[in-house]
Order: sequence, then structure tokens, then C-alpha cells
Amino acid sequence: MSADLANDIRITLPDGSVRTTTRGSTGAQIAASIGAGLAKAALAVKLDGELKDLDLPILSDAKVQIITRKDPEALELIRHDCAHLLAQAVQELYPGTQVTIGPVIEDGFYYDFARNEPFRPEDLTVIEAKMRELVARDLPTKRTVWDRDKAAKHFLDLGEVYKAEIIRDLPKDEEVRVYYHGDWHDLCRGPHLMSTGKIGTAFKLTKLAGAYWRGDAKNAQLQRIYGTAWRDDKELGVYLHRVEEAEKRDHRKLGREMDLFHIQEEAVGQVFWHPNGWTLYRTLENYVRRKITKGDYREVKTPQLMDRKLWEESGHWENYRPNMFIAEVDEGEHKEKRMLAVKPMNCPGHVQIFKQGLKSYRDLPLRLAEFGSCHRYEPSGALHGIMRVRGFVQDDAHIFCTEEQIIPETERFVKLLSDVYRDLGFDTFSVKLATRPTPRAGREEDWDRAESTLELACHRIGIPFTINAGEGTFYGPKLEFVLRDAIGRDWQCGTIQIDYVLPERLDAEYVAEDGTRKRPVMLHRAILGSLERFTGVLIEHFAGKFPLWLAPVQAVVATIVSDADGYADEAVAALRAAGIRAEADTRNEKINYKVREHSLAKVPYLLVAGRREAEQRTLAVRRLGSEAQENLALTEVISMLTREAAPPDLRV
RNA sequence: GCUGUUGUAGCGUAGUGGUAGCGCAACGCCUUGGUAAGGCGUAGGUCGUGGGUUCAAUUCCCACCAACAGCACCA
Repeated sequence: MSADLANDIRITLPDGSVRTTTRGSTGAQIAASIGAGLAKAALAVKLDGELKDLDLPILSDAKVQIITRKDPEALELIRHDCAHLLAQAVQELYPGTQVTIGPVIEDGFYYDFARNEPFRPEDLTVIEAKMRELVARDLPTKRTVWDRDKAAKHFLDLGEVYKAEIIRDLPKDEEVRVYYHGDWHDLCRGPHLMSTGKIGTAFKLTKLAGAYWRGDAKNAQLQRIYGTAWRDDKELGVYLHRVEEAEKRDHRKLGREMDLFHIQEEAVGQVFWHPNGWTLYRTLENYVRRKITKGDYREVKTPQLMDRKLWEESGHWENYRPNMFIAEVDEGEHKEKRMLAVKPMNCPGHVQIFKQGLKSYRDLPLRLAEFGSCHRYEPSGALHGIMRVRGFVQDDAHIFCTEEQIIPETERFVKLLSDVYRDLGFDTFSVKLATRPTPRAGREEDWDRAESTLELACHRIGIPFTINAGEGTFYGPKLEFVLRDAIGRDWQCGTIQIDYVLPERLDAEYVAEDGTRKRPVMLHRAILGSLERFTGVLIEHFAGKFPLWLAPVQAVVATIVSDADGYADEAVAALRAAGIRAEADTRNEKINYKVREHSLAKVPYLLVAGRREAEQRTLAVRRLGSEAQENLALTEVISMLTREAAPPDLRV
């Protein structure tokens, strides 16, 4: 026991053991007292759950964990240090470049710089080499605490106006810390590794991009350099391999290879669906159509072009005019030109249908669904394959209901949506509640009610959700449904939105039980979102290897000898008669060639017909992804494929 | 929309101030071959579009269009 209790502190290690040590001991010293190996491996220390510098004096009792390269926290530390390293390298190579911020992101880090001259892709190699040189020099880290005004002036004098702005905006009670890595220094909250050598070499600069200061398009645009960093080369290799694999599933690449669709300059942002792609699309659409029909939706179709007046009433003209396609029609010399808008949404049209004839509370909830073709003038930079386009179709529906019906309708919808997602090969999804944005339409009390209703609905259904603050639509809050695909990427697809605004603006009403006229509430909802985008998601999720019911070409009957051609044609006809999308390949090619080609085209079943098969009326069945073959009678093949090709909602 | 990069045959690419090659695919002929590329041959390009510089532009310059990456946007 130490003689001086006032100078001792008690630290608790992760294994639960408690040690007494001198007040002011550092994580490094504690690590050394545990063992030389740990001291060497130590990167940082976690005090009561917070990451700190290894040389920070510990002043009071605390739970202490020494962080080494093996801990998951190491990644964050390494990446943060990499960001600094990048900034240091850039400032050494390109004096006069201002530093701004450099956070850790998923898989890596970035740093935003202000520099008049643009960085070139070739510069990345040079910068990365400089970074490696700084690591090799093993520059020691030093933490200093500055007076706020002095720090602000210091950075301003250096011409670092962004850093000065950051200091000015730091919370008043926060220490202004400046870290030195050798001679170079940067304003930073920390913590940092004790020297540049600890970063290791498993990093790589990946891309170059423009990015707005503080994420606001009104501000100056900075130059961002992205990098990835890992604990060791093996992890880096795994990451790079993962990126490659993601590239292989790119729907734009597969769309071309599998002859699904194309896009060309004369119709930017719109899809030319090829027969194969359109088969996939229709299979998906028909499936959803069956699901919503069973779910008591009524399908409708509304006009593509509607008068400006309607869009003014709905509020879209005011909120989205620049993003709408406009058509002007000259109706004759004496009349004014009439202005129509190509519909960017289906809701105003559905309200028009609702308003035909007087509706009773008995008609509610009324669920009007439409595979609504919409056009939006998306900014050029937003376009991406078939995932983000200017012409698309939503699996849209609007539920006209009473206030009391919102929660049951939401429950009903979530049930339907989870069925669909499961059928399509996605086992789980997450939910986000997007709350009121600015600017917005409608009364505050309606927003209060709408938000809490959605929250309540989630509790009732028993689904966890996170809040997406300020991300609601201009007319109401929404639930967003996010899918996770086969390689862990998230896709926001489904949505349900409460809307009190549009029924009022477009004057929708119904007769209540007491004979008075009331406003219905409108629920906007979609399961897939855009069919174009969802098809893209499916392509990437399955990497083009669709389950049989979705595959555009389900089977190819390939012949070995031309004597089997007649039988192959017969087999294809029989398969088609049974509803299988089959094709014959009777080309003058060897079977090896055909196997390779159809395997690359991702055809699920290859049915080989040689002389033997033709005589015995069988087929050699080879399933995509397997080298095994099985000889089955044609009739057996047909019944097997028919069973497997049934859409999930029609399986017995 | 902003920043950067790119644009050569259906796809993937090489190349140059003196009007373009290669591979795959396509087409034709030979080959009838038993489960991931058989052989030979043929055809296909106003080098994204429009201007400019030049004796000469696909190459150099400018503008526009489009694609790609990121940012911003996504009713």
C-alpha cells in the first residue's frame, strides 16, 4: 500500500482486476507495468469507455483498457492518423494548401483541402509515397493545449482560415488542442497514436473529389482526397478484393453483359429495356400486382400530362418546378399557350379519382394503387445507371383513410412489405422515421400528430427504428424501409408517408357517420420504390444469378450433335408450353463452348441434348454454379423446373 | 448543378500532327465434337459533337454533349 493515499488512484482493468497506481500515471506506463509486450503493442488507452492518448496523465479512478492493433478501436485510430498523415504530406508537397477537416469514414478516411490548383489523379501516387516516407521517419506525436484566441490568431496568420473558423465554432467548454507530428501540427480533438510509425503501411489513397465546405452547396468547394486504411496488409487486401467484387456486380455492367437494357444520349436518364430486362421487370411487376390485389388495393392509371393548375394546387409547382418536365401546347392563335407538366408523382391524380362522386366513411380505407410512370428532371450528377433516372415507375399507392385507420393501415402495409422483401430474397430490413424538414407545408399540430402516430405504429408492430431528423417530405413525415443486400450494402426502397396537406389543398373529403364532411388522411406508400431502381438492386444483390422465377432465360437446351436439333426444338416447345422461358442452342459449336457461354450468361439451367438424350427422350441437366450433371426424362425436367419456377406467392 | 477524370467498331482496349491497329463478340466456310473458349476466313470505325489553329487534326486549342467518381440533390 502506498503511504500517500491522496496520490494514488485505482484503475480497473478489463479482466476486472484492480490496481493502484500513482495519480498522473499514463496509459503507456500502465501498459509497461503489465508487460513489455503490451507496452510495445499499445496504441492508445480507453478510459471509462473513451479513447485517449497513451501519454495522457490519468488523474482519477477509472476503468482502463489498453488498446492494441488487435482491438476493433485500432481501426478508427489508424484511420484518423492516416487523415493527419495525408494532410501533412499534402502540406509538405504543396505549400500554401489549406487544411480543413479529415474524418474517419466507413473503410477509411478523407481530408478536405483548399487549394487553387486542382489535384491530379497522378498526384495521389506522389502523396501516398510521401505518407509512407513520413511513417518511415516515425515522427513523434505531441499534444498541446492552446488558448482559444491565440490558436485562432495563429492559424489565421498561417493563412488557415478554415481552421480559424473551426476554432471559433468549437463549444466554449472544449479544450483547443493542437497535435504535433514532428514539426507539422494540426488542430485536432485527438486522440492520436504516439508516432507516425504506429500507423503501419496498410493504407492506400483511393479517389479524388470535390466537396463543399461544411456540406453546403452554397459554400466554397474544396478538394477531397479519399483513402482506405487497415490494421495490416491482409485486411487491406480483403477490402480491395471486396471492392472488386462489388464492381463485378455493378448493374450497369451486368445489364450490358446479360442484354437487359441500355441507356443512350438521346434519352438521358431513361431506360431502353431489352427483351431480357423487360421480362425481369414484368415478372417483378406482376408479382407485386398480385400481392397488392390480394392486399385489397384497387389498381388505377392516371394521365401522364396534367395542367399546370393542378400542380399549383398540389404545391408541387411551388416546391419542385425546376425538377419537372413541362410541355407547352399551342391551342390556336386566339388562345394562350397551355402549360402541362409531365407527372413527377401520382398523388394528385389519385386524389382526382377519389374526388369523383361523393365518398362515404364506408368507402374508407380506399387503397388506390398505380404502377405510375413518373418523370423528374434529376440533376445530371445524380444519374446512375437505372438506379437514379429521370423516367421511372413507382409501385405507388395512396390510402385514403380516417385518422383512426392510420395505425392499422401502417401495420397492414408493413406486413405486406415484409412479405414482399422476404419473397424477393431479402431477409431483414431496417426502419427509419424521417421527421419534419424545413421548409414544409401544413400545420405544426398536424406534424406533431403525424410523427407520433408513425412512432406509435412502429411500437405496435414491434419494429425498432431510428430517427432520420429533418428528412421527411414537405407534406409529411415518413417511415423509410432499408434493405441490406448480399454484400452488406443498404438500399432505401419502401416508404409510407402521412399526408394531411394534399387532401386539403386538393379538397378531398368524405361524408362521416354523423353526416358532416371530413378530410381523409392520405398515406403515400411504395414497397419497391422505383421499379427501375429495384431491378438494379436485384441485379446487384444476386450478382445477375437470379432465382429461377426471376431469371429472364430460365433454361437453354444445348445440342451436342446436329442430329439432336429436332429433339431440342421439341424439348423447348414442351418447356415453353409449361411456362418455362427456354431457348434452344443448336449452333454449330462444341458443347464446351456452349456450356461456357451460357454459364457466363448466368442461365440457371443448361439442358444438354446429345444423340443419347434424343433417343431416350431425356436431358442432361446442369444447374448454374454446379458441375454435376443429372440425366432426367424430359417430362421430369419439365415438372422439376415448373415447380422451381413458380413465383414465391404462387407456390403450393 | 459543382469539382475532377474520360470519350477510338457491339464490348474491352493500343496508338499517332501525315485520314487507325489488337482481343472478344458478329458473319461465312470446315469441323458433329459429351459439359467452361476447335480451325480458317470475312466484314465492321467521318476516333462523342461543333468550331478554331495548321499545307495537313483522331492527335493541339475552345465550346458543347455524354459517361464515370465524389459532393450537393432525391417530392
